[in-house]
Amino acid sequence: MSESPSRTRISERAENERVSEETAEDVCPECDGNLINDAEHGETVCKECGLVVEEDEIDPGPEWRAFDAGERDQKSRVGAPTTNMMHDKGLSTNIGWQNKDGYGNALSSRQREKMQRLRTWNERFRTRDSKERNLKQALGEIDRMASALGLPENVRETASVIYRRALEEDLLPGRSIEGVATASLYAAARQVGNPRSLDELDAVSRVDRMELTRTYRYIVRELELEVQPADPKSYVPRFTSELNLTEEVERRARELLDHARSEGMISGKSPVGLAAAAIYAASLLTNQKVTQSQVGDVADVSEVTIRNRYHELLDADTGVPA
DNA sequence: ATGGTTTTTACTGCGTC
DNA sequence: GACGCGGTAAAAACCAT
Repeated sequence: MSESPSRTRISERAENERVSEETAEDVCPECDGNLINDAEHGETVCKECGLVVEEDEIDPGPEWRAFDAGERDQKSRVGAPTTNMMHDKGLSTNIGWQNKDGYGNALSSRQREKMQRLRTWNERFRTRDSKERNLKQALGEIDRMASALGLPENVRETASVIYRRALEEDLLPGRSIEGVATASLYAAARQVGNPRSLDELDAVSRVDRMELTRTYRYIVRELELEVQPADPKSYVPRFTSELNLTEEVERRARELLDHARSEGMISGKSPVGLAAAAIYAASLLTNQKVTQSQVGDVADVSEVTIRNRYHELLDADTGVPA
C-alpha cells in the first residue's frame, strides 16, 4: 500500500486548486468586495459596490410551480432517459406483454388476437429498422476505410455485398459492426485482386488485429467465400510506384514472380514478402537500385525476409539450385 | 494445446563512401 | 563513422491438427 500517501497528496492539491478558483471568482473585480448570487433576478452582484458581474444566467429549475405531489406528477414532462445502447435510443414503441388495457382490465379474446398481431408487426418493423441502421453505419465505415486505403469503387461494392450477406445470415450478433465491416473490406480487396495487407487494414480500422482476423476467418467460413491466397504480383505496381521505380522494374519483378511460381517456390511464403523481394531483385537487375530497407518500409516486411526471398528468386531465375 | 513452418528481432562482421 | 548488405540464433507469429 505504498501508493496511498501519494494519492492523498494529489487529491489535496486538486482540492486546493478548486477552492482557490472559487474564491477568485467570488470577488468583485472592481472593489474586491464579496459577491452575492441573486437568483431571482438572475444576476451576480457585488455586495460592496453593487456592480453586476453576471446576468442572464440560466435558471436550472422548472418553469412551473407545483403545490402538491399530484400536480408535480402532472406537470413534470420528464420521461425515461434516452440511451445510445439501443439503435433507436430506446425511443421506439414497445407493446407490453400483458393483455390488459390502459386501466388494467383484461382484454377480450378478440382484442387479444388483435394485440398479438400488432406485436408481431411492430417487432418486424423494428428489427428491419435496426438492420437498416446497422447497414448504414457499416457502409459508412467501409467507405471511410476504402478511401483511406485508396481502394476503387468495385472493392467497396464487393465489400458491401459481403457485409449484407453477413447481416442476412445473422452473423452479426456477438461481433462488432466495425469488425465485420473491416473483415468484409479485407476479403473484398483480396477477391478483386487488389489486396491490402492485414497491417494496412489494421492501420485504418478501429478494431484491433486480433478481432479482425477472427471475424475475417469467421465470415469466410460461414459465407463460404472463395478467397485464394493473394497473388504477390498484385502488390507489385503499388509498391513500385510508391518507390518511384520505372515500368521496367515492375515488369522484371513480375517475371521473377511468374518464374518462381512455375518452380513452385511461392506456396507457404507471404505474398507481400515475395513481392518486396522481387522488386528488390528487379531493381538490382535493371540497375535502378533501391535499398532493402526502402522496399521493406513500403511493403512492411523485414529486410531479412527480403534477403531470403530474393536469393531464392534469383536462384530460380538462373537455374542454380538453392 | 501442440508442433512445424515462416517471419521478425537483435546482433555481428565486412566492405565502401 | 555511417550505411548497405549478408548471415545467424532465438523469439514471435501463424496455421493445421
